[in-house]
Amino acid sequence: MSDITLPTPYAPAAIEPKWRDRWADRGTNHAALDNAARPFYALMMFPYPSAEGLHVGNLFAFTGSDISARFHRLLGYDVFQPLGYDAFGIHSENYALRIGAHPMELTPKNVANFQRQLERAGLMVDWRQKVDTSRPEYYKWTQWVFLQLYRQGLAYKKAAAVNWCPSCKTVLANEQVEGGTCERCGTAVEQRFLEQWFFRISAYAERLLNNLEWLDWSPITKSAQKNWIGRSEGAELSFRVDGQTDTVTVFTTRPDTIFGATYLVLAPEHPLVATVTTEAQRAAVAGYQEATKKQDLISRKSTKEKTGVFTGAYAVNPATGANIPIWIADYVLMEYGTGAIMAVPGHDERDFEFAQLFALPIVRVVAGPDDRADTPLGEVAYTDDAQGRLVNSGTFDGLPVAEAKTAVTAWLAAGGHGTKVTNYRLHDWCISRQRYWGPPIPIIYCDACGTVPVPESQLPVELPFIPDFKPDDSGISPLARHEEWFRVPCPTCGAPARRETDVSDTFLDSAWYFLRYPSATRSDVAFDADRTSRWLPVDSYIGGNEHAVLHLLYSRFVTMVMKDAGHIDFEEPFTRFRAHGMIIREGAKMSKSKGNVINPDVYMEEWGADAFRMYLMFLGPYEEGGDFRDQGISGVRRFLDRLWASVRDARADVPIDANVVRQVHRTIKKVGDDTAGLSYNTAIAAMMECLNHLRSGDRAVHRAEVLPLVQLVAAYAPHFAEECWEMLGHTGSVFDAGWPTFDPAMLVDNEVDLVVQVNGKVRGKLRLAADVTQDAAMAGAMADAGIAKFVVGEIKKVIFVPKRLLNIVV
RNA sequence: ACCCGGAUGGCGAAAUCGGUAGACGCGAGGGACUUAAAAUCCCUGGAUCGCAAGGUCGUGUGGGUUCGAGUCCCACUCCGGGUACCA
Repeated sequence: MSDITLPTPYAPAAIEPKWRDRWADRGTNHAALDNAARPFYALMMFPYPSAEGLHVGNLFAFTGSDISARFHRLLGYDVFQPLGYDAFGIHSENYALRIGAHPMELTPKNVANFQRQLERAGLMVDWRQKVDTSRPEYYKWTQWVFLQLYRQGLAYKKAAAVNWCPSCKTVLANEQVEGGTCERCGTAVEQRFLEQWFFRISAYAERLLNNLEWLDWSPITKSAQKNWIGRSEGAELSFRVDGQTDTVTVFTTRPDTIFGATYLVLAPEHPLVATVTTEAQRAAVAGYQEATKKQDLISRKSTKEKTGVFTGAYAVNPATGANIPIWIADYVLMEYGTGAIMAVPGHDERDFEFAQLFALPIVRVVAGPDDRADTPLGEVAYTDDAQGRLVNSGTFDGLPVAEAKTAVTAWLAAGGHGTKVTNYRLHDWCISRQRYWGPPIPIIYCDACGTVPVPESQLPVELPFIPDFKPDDSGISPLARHEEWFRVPCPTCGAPARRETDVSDTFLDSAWYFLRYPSATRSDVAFDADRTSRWLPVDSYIGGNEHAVLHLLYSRFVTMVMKDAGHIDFEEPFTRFRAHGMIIREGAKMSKSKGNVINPDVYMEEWGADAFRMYLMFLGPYEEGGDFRDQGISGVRRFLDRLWASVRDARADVPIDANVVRQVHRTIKKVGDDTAGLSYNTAIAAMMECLNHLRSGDRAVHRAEVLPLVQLVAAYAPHFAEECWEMLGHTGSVFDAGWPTFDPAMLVDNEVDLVVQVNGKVRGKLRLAADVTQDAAMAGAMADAGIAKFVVGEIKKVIFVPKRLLNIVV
């Protein structure tokens, strides 16, 4: 028998389960929730557990977040990294409808599958604190959150338009409407008015906007929120209706152009339409209103062709005293501003188009630098407010637009015609869903007592199991078909009463989940005061920018409300937020219809979870995403194989190479900096480069050379690093071993390659001492024949950048 | 239409401050070791002219600033994402 034993190869299939079991047994990933000294809350956006299973995009996001969490742990923080499932909502419900299953049975299966896949990825998640938004233990507190808003007067009910498919006989979310038709049957979608619950997020617009100033968030996310909140300063101006007592109030950001307002436009739904319309125009106006109502909300906003009808009425322009016609048109939206505008066709593109179509007068009241007061406007409106000056505007002639805005507003205000107003694009949050798969809104209607909130002691209002959860033609929730559920005694007077049958929006489930995690096992409170103050606000939140607006804005709003209600002492939930990029394949978004979806299981099986994690991080900058290629993964796997072999074969009785040690110290610095900045791809490249040095020429590797590399790779390839750490003779987890330190003295070079340019062109390189003087460098350059031959004629100038270059200009 | 990103070898990418463009990896070619293969190690690798030394060109396009531009400024093209009649 041979006494040669083959070296053990890296075998992820064996070591990955071994370490996952050990982590679970030892509670390695559990945070000390009640007594952590240096708490660090690392949060990632929780997934919707789809039936298709974990998407490679999910794993890309989670891995990046996990690396950041593990890195902080190595730096010495007590890291709490929870994860859970956003399991309620229309996605799950529609999928269940499509395959003829029930969401209450389907969801647990999907969650179990996700759980299996996620555990395999080796995330440092404290699974004790897992949440599932569709479980009564969780949504009891979602309902409690609703009640907190209700108590503060921030939840109210009003009639609002919804998309309605007359064929499917159901309410559709905006995302289910494609080009004005139902995504399922293709029927043209209409709008219906239904009583719905709203949250008064608009009251928080200013605060939501102002706090963006100091939040440490990805700039793209901040700008998306800023645009969404859409603050605009302007004025509300009143126009008296000629011959009537009514006045029309309009909102405008260009009060300076009032002398050019040649007509008014009301939204078709505007309440004044009924009173101002003349007898002669009544039929035309009613017809137009009817036609508008038939259109869905989306197509109304995307059709650019202007339409409208004259009401027959006139209003008085307070600046000019002229009578101007009042029209209705669907390009004016009831939900923004006052639902009415003053039209200034000379200086607004939409008004210009409308005025041309209906032959309404177009007047110039702003002139550009090259225009005179009587220069015709031509084919387009003049909208430049940076360079324009007023003309044809009485005493305001000559004023620049910015000054005129203030001056005109003050003048109109003095005459009782208007006030300065700030408007927001942000509208109140409609949380009602006439659907089944969500938390019932905890409200009871009593004929005697009116709207009664469900007492907290009676929470949760459990979602009943009903087989027929499909929405029907009534336009009200499926729960309304179940009398045994919705008929309840009034909590106040005991008389027969009815439950609210709408469920709340999925976005409410996710607007407070970060508050729940540390207290997930508590059944007596939504969130424990001590734990919350210890762990929140979240130190690092990582997620997709598709949630830049809704989820992140709603979470901020709910947090502010919780603070105002006295439940917490901070008002911003996420101190730091970073948006990751998207994984595409062959230049296209991954989707089932394109057949380019990656199943992570297959790759983890073939290459190991660690290699797969590392490959996802290596394929491009984390904050930009990248293109998934099958071949690329072999490179990181080879790196792990080689690092493995180096650890396995490392010795303590071979010389340590000073240059290798320098390289290791540089790599510690670079990987630390890059990991902190989420530059995972370059951190991995640096580790590869270092290993190449370490092994170059098949040299014997010293234990001390390779040991820090195991610590550096740990956040990226956790199972792998644990096994290597054990091979190096340690018994504890590598994640409790800390982050290696580097010696700053090791980072500086004594000698550098100085680039020598002549007239900006590289002509040579000199190996010189780092602190060489310009004169010495110059002497060195002139001594080099290859450089000197380009230095012909008089030397006009010499640029010397120490340690970098010498440029000789002749 | 508007607001954000982005465009660099055959491919994914790097270049943190205006200072050697292409690190690292994939794919490709060649070599060493091996009976052979795998693994490992070494070498080549933007284009073009040249036997070579070496030259010239080169970061989407066109201008500009600078001793020097992938990086800054102006104008534009294309691609991706978001918002969309917001007054």
